[in-house]
Amino acid sequence: MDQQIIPITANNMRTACSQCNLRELCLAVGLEDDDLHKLDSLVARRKIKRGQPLYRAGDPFNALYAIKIGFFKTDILTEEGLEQVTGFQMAGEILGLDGISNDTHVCNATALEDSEVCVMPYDQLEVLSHEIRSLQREFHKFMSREIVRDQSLMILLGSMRAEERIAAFLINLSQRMKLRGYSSSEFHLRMTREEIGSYLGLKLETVSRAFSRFHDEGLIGVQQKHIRILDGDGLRKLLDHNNC
Amino acid sequence: MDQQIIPITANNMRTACSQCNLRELCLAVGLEDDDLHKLDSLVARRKIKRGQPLYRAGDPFNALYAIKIGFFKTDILTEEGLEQVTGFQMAGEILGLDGISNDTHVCNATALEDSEVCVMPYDQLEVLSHEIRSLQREFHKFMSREIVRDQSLMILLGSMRAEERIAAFLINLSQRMKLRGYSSSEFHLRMTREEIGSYLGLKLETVSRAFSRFHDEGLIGVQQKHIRILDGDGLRKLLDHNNC
DNA sequence: CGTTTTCTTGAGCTGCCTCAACGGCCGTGG
DNA sequence: CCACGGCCGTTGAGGCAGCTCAAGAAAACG
Repeated sequence: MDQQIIPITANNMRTACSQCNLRELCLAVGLEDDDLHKLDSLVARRKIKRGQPLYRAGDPFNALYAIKIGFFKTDILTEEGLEQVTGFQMAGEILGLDGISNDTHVCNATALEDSEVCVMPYDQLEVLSHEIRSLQREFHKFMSREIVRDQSLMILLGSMRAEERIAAFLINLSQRMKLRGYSSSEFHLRMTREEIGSYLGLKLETVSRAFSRFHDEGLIGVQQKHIRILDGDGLRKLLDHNNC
Repeated sequence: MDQQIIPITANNMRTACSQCNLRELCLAVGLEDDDLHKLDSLVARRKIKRGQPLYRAGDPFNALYAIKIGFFKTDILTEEGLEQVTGFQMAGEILGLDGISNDTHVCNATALEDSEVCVMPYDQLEVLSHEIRSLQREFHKFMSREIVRDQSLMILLGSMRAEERIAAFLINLSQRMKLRGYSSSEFHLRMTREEIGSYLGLKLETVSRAFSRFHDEGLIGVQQKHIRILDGDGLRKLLDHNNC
């Protein structure tokens, strides 16, 4: 492993939490300047090349990771050896929360493009969140939000049909892009059809067909991994309408 | 609402955390006597009759609940008005973690039998977990465990066939019963076939048919809600075998 | 430039859903 | 005590959404 570790020091200070443009999305939400600097002091940076793992299932857990740049997937290998994608994560989101329960990571986290994460050693984070009330609070909210997110996915998997799932997936991606200041109507998928299918409980052919269908109906533009949302309301209508 | 609130005082001390037989399953894991008593002081008890809600989606969040006696389900009403069950909870398990993210409960929690919970006001719990290191740690583990649990369900919903899901469901219930000192081979389902189906992403008829099939194959005994596991290994084999 | 991966599309199959009918259990009230 | 109605569970028959298998085209990559 030749991954680069960059401690945060005076000469790369502009990459520290206190200067980070993702401050408001990340664990640092609402911290005072003083506290931000304390957080800075425990964060290191690490670059992950596309296709490389940030951690693997079974690895000892010792840090959480905030995505600074890039895009990740998390997945689990089932006993039968097939991969199930459990999530896609983008800048500002936290990876590794599943590891706390057993001091061991239960899933693999893999970069889907060249990425960079902020490494937050968990024992230090615990100490610091012990010191800083609003950090503790924010940390709890992050975990809770993860639980809520997983439950939405359970609803999707448990009660939606294929095209609804895919519409929901596109809308969700679009919203998260917007939140980060990117275009919400035009973006590049970092994952394959197969990974989308795995995430949504569908086969890759079904994903491909749904994209083609949406394309034919003028809802989206599709060119391989490049997606344009042409009729967001139309997509949203698919969710309410089909299932009543 | 005529639900009974019982503060814990000297005269019902044997129901306090320090005396609770679920201590090792609950948030109180690993606390020293001193700390246990601190936890006692913030816990109140509340009884919930069968069919009654502990909380509803949209209710303001202000406490977590540890189940002392009984059995609950959590569910969400989708926009189209259909109920999706997100979990079944039994003694020692914690309800309400989803509420932390937005200070609002996102799901309904309903008693499936006459039950009793320990009410832990969240702001007080935060203060106390600030004081007691091992409580903070245990709390984080509980949240993380919830995330891991949700992810297993995602795998179940995303990649298993109907009979595998139901086998997994029965095995899971059986293990949790065992952990609580009940028989792992014979128990009473507190939920309907429809609720099981909703939880597993199946229709109630499919659940019923799978039970009948398992029954015919000698894997389980079924008499309405009374279940006997006759061949646990056979059930487990269904999981590995079918999907390879 | 060749190799590999990814995507698309078609045709046929099947597991689960839908719709429907019936039987058992339980609480309520006569 | 029995009669009744409402809920819950079981079972059957038929249909369809999404899976499987297959082949070919288009990108991506070294």
